[in-house]
Amino acid sequence: MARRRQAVTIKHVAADAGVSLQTVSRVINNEPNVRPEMKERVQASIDRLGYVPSIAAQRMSGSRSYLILALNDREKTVAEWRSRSGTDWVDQMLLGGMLTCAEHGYRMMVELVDTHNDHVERELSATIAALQPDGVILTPPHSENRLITDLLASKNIPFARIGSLEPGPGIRLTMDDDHSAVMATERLIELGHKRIGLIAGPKDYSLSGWRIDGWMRAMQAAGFNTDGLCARGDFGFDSGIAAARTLLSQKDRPTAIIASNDQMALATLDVARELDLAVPDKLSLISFDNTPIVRFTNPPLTAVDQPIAATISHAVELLINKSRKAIPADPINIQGVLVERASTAPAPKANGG
Amino acid sequence: MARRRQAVTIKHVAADAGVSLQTVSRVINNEPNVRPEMKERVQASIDRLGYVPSIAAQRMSGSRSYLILALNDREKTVAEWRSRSGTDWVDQMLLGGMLTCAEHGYRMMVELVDTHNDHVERELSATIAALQPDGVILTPPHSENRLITDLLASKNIPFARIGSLEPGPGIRLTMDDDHSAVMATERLIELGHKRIGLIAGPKDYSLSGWRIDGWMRAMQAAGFNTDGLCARGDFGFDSGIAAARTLLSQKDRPTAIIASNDQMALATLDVARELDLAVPDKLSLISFDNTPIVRFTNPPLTAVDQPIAATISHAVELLINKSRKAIPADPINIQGVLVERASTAPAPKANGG
DNA sequence: CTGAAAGCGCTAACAG
DNA sequence: CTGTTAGCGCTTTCAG
Repeated sequence: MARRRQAVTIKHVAADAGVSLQTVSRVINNEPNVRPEMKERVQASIDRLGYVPSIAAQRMSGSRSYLILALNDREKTVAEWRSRSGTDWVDQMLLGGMLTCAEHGYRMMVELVDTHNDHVERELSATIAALQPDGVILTPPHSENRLITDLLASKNIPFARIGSLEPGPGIRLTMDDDHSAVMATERLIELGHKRIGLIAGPKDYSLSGWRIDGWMRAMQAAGFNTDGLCARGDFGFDSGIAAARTLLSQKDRPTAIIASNDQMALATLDVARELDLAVPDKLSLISFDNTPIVRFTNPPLTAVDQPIAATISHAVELLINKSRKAIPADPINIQGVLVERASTAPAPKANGG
Repeated sequence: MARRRQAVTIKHVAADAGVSLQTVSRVINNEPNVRPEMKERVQASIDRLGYVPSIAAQRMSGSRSYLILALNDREKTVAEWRSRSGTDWVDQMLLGGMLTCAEHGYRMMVELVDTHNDHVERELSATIAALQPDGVILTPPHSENRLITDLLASKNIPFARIGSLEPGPGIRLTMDDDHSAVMATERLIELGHKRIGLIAGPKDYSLSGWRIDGWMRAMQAAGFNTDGLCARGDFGFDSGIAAARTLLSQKDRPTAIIASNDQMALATLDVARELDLAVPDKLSLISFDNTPIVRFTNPPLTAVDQPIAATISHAVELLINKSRKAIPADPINIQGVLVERASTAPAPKANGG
């Protein structure tokens, strides 16, 4: 294949405009110290020649790479893609991330990294050496992986930690899971439910704990007991089956359940059917995530929408600006909303179905 | 922000191994003319120092960028993401594309481009100048946009056209839509259906036509009439409603319908409910795409699975090898499979329901 | 088979 | 405010 070289370079523009390379460079980078008329002349040449700076060359000479890297857990992501589970986490990341990047002349690139791998550091170092991103977005469980955060910090690369409140370097953003759990719980209480169960997520996700906290606080504020009403899952369907069975096979079983993600809510739906518990008449169900599939289940699920796109978009903005401005020290919380569908209803009158 | 420079460069490796830069470069690129023992010594230094070549520098000096660009239609993609419609086309592209790229040390980057825009050329030129990809993957409707294919051809950038059989430059790959349509039609014929309707896709997608062809051939082979059994949609839900109504409001209405994508199948399901036509007892339904949501509809839909991941993966392989080997002149067809679920059943005995 | 020299396109640092 | 001078890290010549 013929060697492809830049068609029109800064040299051509400089020659065309009759100025030095440096002046052109200044115009490209919107730097001060260029007379308006100069700037205009250069810009005209740029437009006429259709010049676009080579990112490779810019990166080479120590400037920005205009690249934001979004790191996702390889195993989990690939498994979800393969099973076509309907999780649109990556799509929402792209929606928020790509578009916001584009507004600033940046690009977003998705990378998959194994968290549970002793090579994380080597793997990530290699990616960074090869790509030289200007910023990195860490999603759970990477957000709290010290190996990763320390590496990034030591290399002086700005990064955002989604879904983490742990102190340490990096910009912290959450989707306010605590508040979301409170919101879901309070809505159920409003509907007259007293025994509200929670299927929590795995412990290695901080947000699992925050959701428990929110649920528990709302329950206690209403004066309700929470004993035996919290079961753990791992965000997988099978774990949801087990957790739902645990909760629903009790004598004084819950009349409502909040599942920490859609897959576990789906599982709960199956268990309810198995136990002949009509949803929502006998059992109300609220899910987290609000992925596309929950509109098609039977009944469609009431769910807490996770503002993934908005959160990633915000992270990108901060990362890009960070080179210029200060780092926000406090975590940023982006709140989700509760989308009501047909899986929630007033609590059944008697509990002895 | 401090200027980040490559931590360990080819120089360090050369010094460490006691050889020239050039030799290291040869080892990195797996070039001939290096004595095995030399190669080994250099490789040892590379491993010890954890050296990874800077892609920017490689690209700069006229080598590859190790980047494959996947171009999707902006408007459609963003709309699908925003509406959270459950289409996992992009995810499947990433699944096939990213993983295969990774195997070869490449990366895949998704870009959104407006087809229906007079700036396509400028927009795309800019992207190419900035990114310098080693290959481009075009998805419909870009695959048949002459502005785009000509531009790529003129810049001498290898590219793949997914879902296009039109002659011209670029590697052509399809998911064998004709065969898929035949498969779906024959299955319905096997089930005793004689009046099988088709909701076709829009004309600006070649594959819409191929699906019509396959359906028509299968129908004719069985000796069935196709008059009034084909309605057009635009892949959108609303257009599916209209098309389904057209087909189902006839006197001698079809007992089975094949919809050219999931959204239109969903619409057909709604229309059937509206007309009190039980699926699959009164009406069988087969969909194209097999996106995650069709497992959750009521009933779950029988669907033709589109091997997106496999197709993109194949495209990537060809693109990467193209720099070395020959271009496949003939189109490559990757066949999908029919996934049977609960929306298909034997044709009803009498048609006067 | 190996090495030295000459850039790739751009920006930083320093002069004017 | 503008231009000049050095590189960035790597690969391509072209000599040994």
